[in-house]
Amino acid sequence: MPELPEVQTVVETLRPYVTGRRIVRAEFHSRFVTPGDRDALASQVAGRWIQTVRRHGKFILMELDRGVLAVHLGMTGQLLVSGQPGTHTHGFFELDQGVLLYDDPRQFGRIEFSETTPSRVAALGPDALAITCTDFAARTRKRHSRIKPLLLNQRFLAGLGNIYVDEALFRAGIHPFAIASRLTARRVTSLFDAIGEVLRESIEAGGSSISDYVDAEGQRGAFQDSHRVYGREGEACVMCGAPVKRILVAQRGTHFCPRCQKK
DNA sequence: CAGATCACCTGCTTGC
DNA sequence: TGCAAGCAGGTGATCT
Repeated sequence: MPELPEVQTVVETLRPYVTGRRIVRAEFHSRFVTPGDRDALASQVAGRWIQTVRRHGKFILMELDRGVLAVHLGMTGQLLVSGQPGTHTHGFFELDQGVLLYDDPRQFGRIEFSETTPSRVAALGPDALAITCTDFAARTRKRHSRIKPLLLNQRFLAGLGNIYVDEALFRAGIHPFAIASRLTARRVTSLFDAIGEVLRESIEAGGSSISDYVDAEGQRGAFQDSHRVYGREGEACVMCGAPVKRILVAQRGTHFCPRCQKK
């Protein structure tokens, strides 16, 4: 589910409930979501205060009075500020006021505690909403790879996933197979603008809910109704009317308009 | 460095 | 109806 806009929406809805709260007790139940010693992890976070909640790329970072708790939602992870633990609840936090649940049917998400910045977060490229156009252009010029897999690469740029890459490339009129280093400066700028636009519009709509995604209060987003190519295979392109095509790029379903998007 | 393939999981949809 | 295959918003390891 979750790409930058969904994670940002979770962070924003989570903040008022957890900022300044103390973790009284924690439990972890999945050897996938929390690899390693789960009881040790529970002991490490118990008694700690949550000072701030922020985001880098798709990571939710809860800064504690000592250390940081990093949460990645994977494909189906949910952080919820209310509800009952169920079969897919793999993390449970009892706070001094309220609770925090981590649900994740597919268990591709991760919860990890670290004294400093977690290595997975340190390895990320600049956040897609924080990078400047100049920096984005400089990085893009250096890479001789297809633009779609490059934009999915979190070490290159952090935050985009399959939906927003397809949507940004459509808005910029760029084919997913276009070679990054060969894009004209003008097209790179237009791609930068398209990325910022689509991410901001989606955050404004509370993210995209295809099937699982909900924010920390359990509310679905609405941006799926504004997708122009993602999930619209065979439908008419909103710009030219040609049928939207779906192909595989880097093993990911890729939606684009063969008439509007050029290599 | 770039790309392909596979793997990690569950659950829903599709097609026979 | 039943069952297998295919698909899903993500990432990382390994091999060419």
